[in-house]
Amino acid sequence: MTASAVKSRKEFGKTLAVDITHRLRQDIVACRLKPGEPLKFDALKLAFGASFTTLREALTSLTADGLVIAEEQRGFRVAPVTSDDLIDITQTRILIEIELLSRSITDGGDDWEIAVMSTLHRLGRIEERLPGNHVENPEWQIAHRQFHEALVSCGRSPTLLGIRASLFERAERYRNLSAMFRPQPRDKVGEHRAIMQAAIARDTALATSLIDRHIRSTSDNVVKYASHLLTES
Amino acid sequence: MTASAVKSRKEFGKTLAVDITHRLRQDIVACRLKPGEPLKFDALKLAFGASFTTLREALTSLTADGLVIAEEQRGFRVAPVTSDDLIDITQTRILIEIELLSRSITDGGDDWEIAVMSTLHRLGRIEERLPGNHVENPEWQIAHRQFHEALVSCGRSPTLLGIRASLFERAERYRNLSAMFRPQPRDKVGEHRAIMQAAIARDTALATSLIDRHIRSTSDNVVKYASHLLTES
DNA sequence: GCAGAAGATATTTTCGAAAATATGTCCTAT
DNA sequence: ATAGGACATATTTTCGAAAATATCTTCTGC
Repeated sequence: MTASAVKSRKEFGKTLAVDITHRLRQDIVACRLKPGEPLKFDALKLAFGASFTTLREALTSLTADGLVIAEEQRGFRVAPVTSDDLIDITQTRILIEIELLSRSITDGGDDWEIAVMSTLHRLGRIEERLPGNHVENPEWQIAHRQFHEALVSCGRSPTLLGIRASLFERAERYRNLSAMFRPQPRDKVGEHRAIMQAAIARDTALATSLIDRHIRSTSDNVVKYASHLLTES
Repeated sequence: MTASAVKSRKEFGKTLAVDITHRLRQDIVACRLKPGEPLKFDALKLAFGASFTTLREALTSLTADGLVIAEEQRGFRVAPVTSDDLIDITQTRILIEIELLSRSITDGGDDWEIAVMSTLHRLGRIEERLPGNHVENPEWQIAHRQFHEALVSCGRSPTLLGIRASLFERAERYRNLSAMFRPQPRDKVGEHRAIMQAAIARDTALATSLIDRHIRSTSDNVVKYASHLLTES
């Protein structure tokens, strides 16, 4: 149990339970809490400084996100990472991301174009500043997430956007897993710019095909460099 | 607060919290707990015979399903029903249901065909037995859900199937809302049979187009007969 | 009469202890 | 030696009280 130490209380939400949910989520996505690891209450209490009940509520939330598995009467554990799960997430993401990107290309106005361009610009600046493997850097991760969020932000459906966000997080955990073992980062800069250009040019067919390849190749990379960490199949 | 009374403990799950989650879910979907209604702990304690903590865990679960809204520091309430939400759910369902049905038509074998036919047959028998408005009948609802589940059961993606199930429930709440005011049930029998036949005939284009219309017309029916209950817009 | 503070009440949120359940250990009978 | 049972330990799950926060009521000063 090498969770994030007890930090300043209530960083994220108004209630402690929401706060701890976020911190636990980050620890799981960053793989500080390892896939499959049992989440015992005694240890969590020590690490997060909260009571059984509050921790239970946080774990229940994360179960809904697919990051934690609850086994009734036998406690909780971090969701394992498997090939099947990675394939499932990847295919589902492609379906939903394409739908939302198409809608955004149709409906997005000036503000959308500006958001897409500026988030990509920020991402580029961060990549210049950080040499080598920036994928593990939290600043890069936030900027990366914000770029992809901007792309689909005019998808209009709160439900679909919520699902997308949840899947993005689950995928990010796999990315973090492979980042530990990847020798050199591939040219994501170019990929991102191409997607941006196709989107701004309102070329739906090209943009969606690029997003498809982008998501797929990210997943392939995980299989390539972290397959030894995936249990089952 | 006219929730289901204190029933036999642990009907659904091993733990009390899971059990209460299911019972609360049913009460919300059936509109025994009204949209927008505040869910106060004192009242819930009385109705379900559980403690603060256990109820809190149940409500947290349902928040993830979109059936309950949590307002930090100000408690929980049943998710309101709105036009925008209905449209959102409907469009998202169409996207996902079409994808899963297509996959099932491609991948489904003998077992799938048998499941589709037999669940439809059961649904028909129930409709014969129950004259008039059977939509509110729990037996019909279960059979109806099982038919639609059978149709998409070979979609292969646990994630997508989980999302689908959650959306189906949210939609069912709207159906129950309009059922209270609908004079006569429309010919769902014929619609369901047509979908079944197209699916078994492996006619993906026809089957998906029928499902699209089926979901859309269900939603239109809600707007037609229950629009006065939808807040906003 | 009314805005705003101050106090009283209602409600949610959090805690640690107690109950329920699972897991591990040791002993016995075959 | 080993399967099975009984006891002991570890862990989860549930509870009701206490703390924290919000909401309502009353009072004061203008």
